[in-house]
Amino acid sequence: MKISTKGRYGVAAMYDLAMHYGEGPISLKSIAQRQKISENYLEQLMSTLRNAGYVKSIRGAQGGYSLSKEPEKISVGDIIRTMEGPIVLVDCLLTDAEDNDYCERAEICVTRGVWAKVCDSISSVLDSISLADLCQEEQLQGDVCDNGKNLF
Amino acid sequence: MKISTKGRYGVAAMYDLAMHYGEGPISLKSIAQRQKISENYLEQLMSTLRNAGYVKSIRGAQGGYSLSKEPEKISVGDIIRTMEGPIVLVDCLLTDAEDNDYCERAEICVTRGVWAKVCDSISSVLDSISLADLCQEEQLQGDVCDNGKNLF
DNA sequence: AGCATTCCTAGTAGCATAGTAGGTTTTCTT
DNA sequence: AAGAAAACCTACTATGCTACTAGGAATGCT
Repeated sequence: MKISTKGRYGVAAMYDLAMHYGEGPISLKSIAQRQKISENYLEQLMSTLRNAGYVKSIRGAQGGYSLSKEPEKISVGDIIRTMEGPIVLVDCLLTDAEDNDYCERAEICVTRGVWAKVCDSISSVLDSISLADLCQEEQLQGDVCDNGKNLF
Repeated sequence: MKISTKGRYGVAAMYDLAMHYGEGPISLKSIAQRQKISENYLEQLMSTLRNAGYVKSIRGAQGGYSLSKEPEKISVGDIIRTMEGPIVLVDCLLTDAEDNDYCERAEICVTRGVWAKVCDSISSVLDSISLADLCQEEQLQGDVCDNGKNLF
């Protein structure tokens, strides 16, 4: 149960863009350098985020990426779902709750309830944190690292 | 971000044992059949659970496995941690919080706080559900499957 | 003795992750 | 117009993990 680099790098890149919100296009190269991510790899991730509508890009010299909404309106959950797909710990949660195909064995239903609760919990945490929150956290901590203890 | 079959099968098998708690040793074969898990594979998982002290085994004919504690005293979190390792969504959370090696970049600290919050949330849900809770849920739902909606 | 059962070790196919590589197109600057 | 800087796109690949399979050894009930 790990978050992949897609998710982590996606959040890092979006956070980087949020920190430079309103400053015009930010080049992928500079994001990659600040966040220490492979440029080529990050390119693929940005493409995913662009297709999902969270960033817009400008081509050509002096081009780059910028958020397509305010940092307040993009949550970490939005980004994770875009990069890693739906937050479902087990595939059977993807099916409709009305679909009783999975109920041949009552046991599965029982454990299914556990995974559903965990997924809800994860989602609510991730959805409650916006890019703006992350930027504010950064300002609060100044140059002393608190490992995010101040987050809310 | 998925739970592996190790975790799922582990919980399913432990739930199975909990449903037969007090009935003497339960054979791996019968667990595998009820839970529809490969016998050989489940064997490896049971070995992990045995080493962790959650089940005890009796060898030879009429042997099998049984819980080594009451169902009330084993949580789903215990099982998941045994089968999948510590619940940390990113590796940097494994290091001591006092260890400031990871703080060269404040950005990492910021996102680190997010992952820490999510991990805490997952842990508290998983730790709050015992095998006994799962058994009770099973009884409540009878032969109608509610997909775990009654869970607490 | 015979059989059921746990225990142990070694393999393996398939898949996802985390990239690398290299070329094409667009657009700004000079 | 030339050149450079950037996004865009596609294909390839190494590595590691997952989810098994296979088969034999040890143990202990009947």
